[in-house]
Amino acid sequence: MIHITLPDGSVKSFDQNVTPMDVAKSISEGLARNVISANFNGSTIESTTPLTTDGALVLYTWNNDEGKKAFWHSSAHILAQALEALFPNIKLWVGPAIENGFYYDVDLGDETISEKDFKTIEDKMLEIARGKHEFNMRSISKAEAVSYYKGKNEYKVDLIENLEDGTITFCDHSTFTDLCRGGHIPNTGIVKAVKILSVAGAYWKGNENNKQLTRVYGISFPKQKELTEYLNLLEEAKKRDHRKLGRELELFTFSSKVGQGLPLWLPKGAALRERLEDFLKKAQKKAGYEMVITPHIGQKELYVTSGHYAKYGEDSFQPIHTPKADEEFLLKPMNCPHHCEIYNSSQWSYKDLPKRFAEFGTVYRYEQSGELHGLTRVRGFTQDDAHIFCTPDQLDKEFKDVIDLVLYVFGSLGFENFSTQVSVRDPENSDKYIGDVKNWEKAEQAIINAAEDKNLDYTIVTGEAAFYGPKLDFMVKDALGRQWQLGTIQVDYNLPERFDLTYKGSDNELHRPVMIHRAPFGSMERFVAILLEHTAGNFPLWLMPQQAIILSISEKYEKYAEKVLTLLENDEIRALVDNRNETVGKKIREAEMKKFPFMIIVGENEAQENKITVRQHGGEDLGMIGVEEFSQIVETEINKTLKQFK
RNA sequence: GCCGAUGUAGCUCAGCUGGCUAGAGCAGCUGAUUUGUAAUCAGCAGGUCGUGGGUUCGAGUCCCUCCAUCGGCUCCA
Repeated sequence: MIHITLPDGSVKSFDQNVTPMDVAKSISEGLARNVISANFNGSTIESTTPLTTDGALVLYTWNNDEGKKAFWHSSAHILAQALEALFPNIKLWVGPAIENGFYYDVDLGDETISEKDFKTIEDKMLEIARGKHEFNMRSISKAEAVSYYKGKNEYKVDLIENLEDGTITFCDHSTFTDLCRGGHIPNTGIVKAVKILSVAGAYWKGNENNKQLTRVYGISFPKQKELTEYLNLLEEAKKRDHRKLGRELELFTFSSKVGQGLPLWLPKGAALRERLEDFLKKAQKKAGYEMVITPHIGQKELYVTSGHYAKYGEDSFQPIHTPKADEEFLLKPMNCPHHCEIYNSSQWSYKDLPKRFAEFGTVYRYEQSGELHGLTRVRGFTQDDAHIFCTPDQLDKEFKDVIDLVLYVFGSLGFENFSTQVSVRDPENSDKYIGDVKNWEKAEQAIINAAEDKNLDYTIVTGEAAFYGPKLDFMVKDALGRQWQLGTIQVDYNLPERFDLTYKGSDNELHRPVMIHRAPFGSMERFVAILLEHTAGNFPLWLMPQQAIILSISEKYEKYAEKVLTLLENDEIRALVDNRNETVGKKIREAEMKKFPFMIIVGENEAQENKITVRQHGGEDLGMIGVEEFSQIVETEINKTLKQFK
């Protein structure tokens, strides 16, 4: 007899070699039908793996992330089998589950897969699935595993050679065998719907010097209906694409004549951006920042000093030449070196610190053409940058204050679903970073302490640090679930060293300040893009370029409409009049599509009673009310999201 | 930069296996209509089919180059 502890704390006794599936059956038949895989004492196992000792068992179904993972990972096996059948010379690499679906990386030799082949692949996968083939794991020695793939698949051989003998398992289903760690569905039959989503190139082991393999992306579901729903969701997400909304709402555009990745802000977009800047400037003023302004170029020497040139020079920095042969300038890719020189323009005592220099600084970076993406990844953008120069003692408090500022910014814009990540260096890749190890350790610890203190739910990501220091990033997802870094706070001991920044301590000796780089928005471009996708263009009322539109029933009421407009303007409500010779229905339709938060209808009734009729975006009717009452409603609505900082 | 795909009017899209002056809806303009909560009616105008080259009697359609865009990879100060 063995004792199995279930997640609810109950303990059940079973004969030895009971399987998770048997345990599920002992609970209910319904559960047994839905069990996908399981976890025993912390490691993922199959639903058919016999249990030999006492332990804690968790059963996974489609409703758990782990269950989905097993489902999609198993689907990747089916995909691989289908691909093998369709492309006999194929070599498989790996096929994991991802957040939405799965992929398999394969080497197709001379052949290619394109969208035309998707249907054939899907049909083949479904044919395999219908065979209800069981997944069976078996242990295999390293030597046997190598000899299985030797001469046929150098990728798998490489993978096996890095594994420890005794831990290697193969997974079989139907006629297909794959090297695999486990975590599968009981049989292929529960996969009822599959969709191949895309093909892409992916470098072997993620290294661009390696051969590029073909990555086939797909998704699968236990029910056809769920696939349909997922595809609808993707369609809906496309409607929130900031590139589409940006055009529709006339916020920004691109021109191939100006160049790739160089956004042009239209009047409405510029107004929106200005509002965001004013909002942050106000909060920063309260937080003790001072605005500075620096030029868009700097001498090459500046970036040699900062270390940026050595790190990125050849690839991304194209020098600007002047009539003087030996003179070279660079477009600034960041503001920090300029701000260091501002710090250096005077002498500081510990009593003067911290100094907080802020600038909406426009920078230019030559991103690879394939990396550009709407407003989220561009070649010219404006950072809401600031650099804080402080004593080592002040670092902790300054860092936490910046976290407060970022949280204030996110709160005012309705970002609730963000995650935070502490990006630290990868100790095994130390040539990627500058500065000494002790300072890195200090800086990393300072960030983790601050994140802990502020109760941030953070994850630590190795190897994601900036080359000059670790950072705390605020990540937000776009409409399609892709993660983007918005706010960032970085600790830097290196630039103060390189620019020989000093302050006079209470001991009358010179000391080195610590520097914090920070940008709550990250960049105006990316922030507006993600904000668009989150709100679908329905920004918080305080941010809306136009808060209300006055729709006259007919041109006869133009005078009254103008009068209402004046009253609203007196109450600092941004509004405009639509007095065209069109039907009210049409005016409302257009105002809805342009996302006006309030539509104010004025006609004979309103003019007589000196009131307005208000319709909210989405259709809610607020009835006929006075202008003062409307102003109150607007103010209340604004105060819901826009609070004072501190 | 690499892999795959796309590019027809301001926008969304038709245009089958190459065959007369390239179509539609919306937007725009003109006129009529003076309108009460998501499209009033009629008319007009608008395109060297992303660019350059090639194949052909003939190219929006087939092939190649380049450009831009989209989905990934790599990168991301």
